[in-house]
Amino acid sequence: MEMHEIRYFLAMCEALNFRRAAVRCNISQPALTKGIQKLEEKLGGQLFRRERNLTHLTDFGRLIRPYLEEIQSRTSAAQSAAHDFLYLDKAPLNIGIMVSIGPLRFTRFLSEFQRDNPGIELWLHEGTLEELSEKLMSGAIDLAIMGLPQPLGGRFDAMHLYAERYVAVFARGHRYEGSNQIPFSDLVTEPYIDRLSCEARALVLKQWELHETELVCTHRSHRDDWVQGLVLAGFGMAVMPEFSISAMGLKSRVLAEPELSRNVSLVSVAGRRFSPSTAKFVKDVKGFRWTPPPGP
DNA sequence: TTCCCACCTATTGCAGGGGT
DNA sequence: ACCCCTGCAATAGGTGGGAA
Repeated sequence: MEMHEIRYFLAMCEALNFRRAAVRCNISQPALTKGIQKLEEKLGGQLFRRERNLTHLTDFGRLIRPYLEEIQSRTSAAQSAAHDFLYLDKAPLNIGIMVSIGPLRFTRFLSEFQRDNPGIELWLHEGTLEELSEKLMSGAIDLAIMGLPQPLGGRFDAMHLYAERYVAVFARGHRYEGSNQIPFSDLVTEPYIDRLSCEARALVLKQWELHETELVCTHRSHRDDWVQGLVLAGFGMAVMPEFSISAMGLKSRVLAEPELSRNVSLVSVAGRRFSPSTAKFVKDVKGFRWTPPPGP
C-alpha cells in the first residue's frame, strides 16, 4: 500500500467526488481513479460505490477508513518528530557523566547551552568509565564527560575541557586546616574514606604501601555524596577532585608530593557522524571558556 | 564497499472518449 | 455538462555490472 494511495482515499472520503478529490490532491482525476483502483485491488474489495452525484463509501470502505486515517496520522507525527529532531526542537541529547565528576564546573555551561538551545532536551546518564564506554559504543549515549588519568585508547576521540587537581577533604576543625597543602606522607596517618569509583583510587592507595603504613579505612562507597557526608560527620578524610566537592562546610587542601590531577574531557566515538543536537553541543563546548581567566 | 552508469520496469499524469 | 475509464508518453525507481 502506497502513501499517496492512502492520501487519495482519504481525500475521496471527504470529497465523495473523483474530480474534487483530485483537485485536493493536486493530481489529475484519472490519476486519482487509478490510485483508488490500485488500493481496491490491493485490499481486495470496492471502497467506493460510483454513482455520479451519489458516489459514496461502501461498507468495506467504511471499515477500512479508520485504519488508513490512523496510518496518515502516524505518518504526520513521524514527519513532525523528524522535523523537530533535525531542526533542534524537542531533540533529545544523551550525555554520559562519569560518577566522579561533580556538577560545579558544568552549571554555567549547561545554563548557557539551555538558554541558547531551548529545543534540545538534555538527558544525563551517570556511569563508570567502563559503563559509559559501553554506552557510547552501543549508541545509548551520544557523548560522555569523563575524567581521564591517561588518554583513552580504542575507538574514542577525547576533547580536553579542563584539568583539575586532587585535594584532601576534611571536616571543620581538622588539623589540616592549618596547612596550605597536604603532602601524601601526611595523609597516610589519617583514617581514610575510600571512594570506590575514583579513577585515581589505585594511585592514592599505593601511597600507604609506599610509606609502609597500615591503611585505616573507616568506610567505602561508590557515592561521592555519601563520602562527603561521612567526612563532614568526622569519620575520616577523603581524596577527591577539587571540582567534585558539593557538600557545604567541607574543607579541602591541595595534595602535594606528588601533585595529582586529571583531565576532564568530552568523549565521542571516533568516525561516527554526530546528530544535529550532538553537533551543536560539541560546537558550544568548543566555544566555551572552560578555564576562567585568573581573577584580580 | 561505494559510486556511477546503462538498461529495464513500474508509476504517474495527460488527452481523449464513452456513458448518463 | 458531468463523471469516470482507457491508451499512451514521460518520468521515477530498481537492478546489475564495472571502476575506484
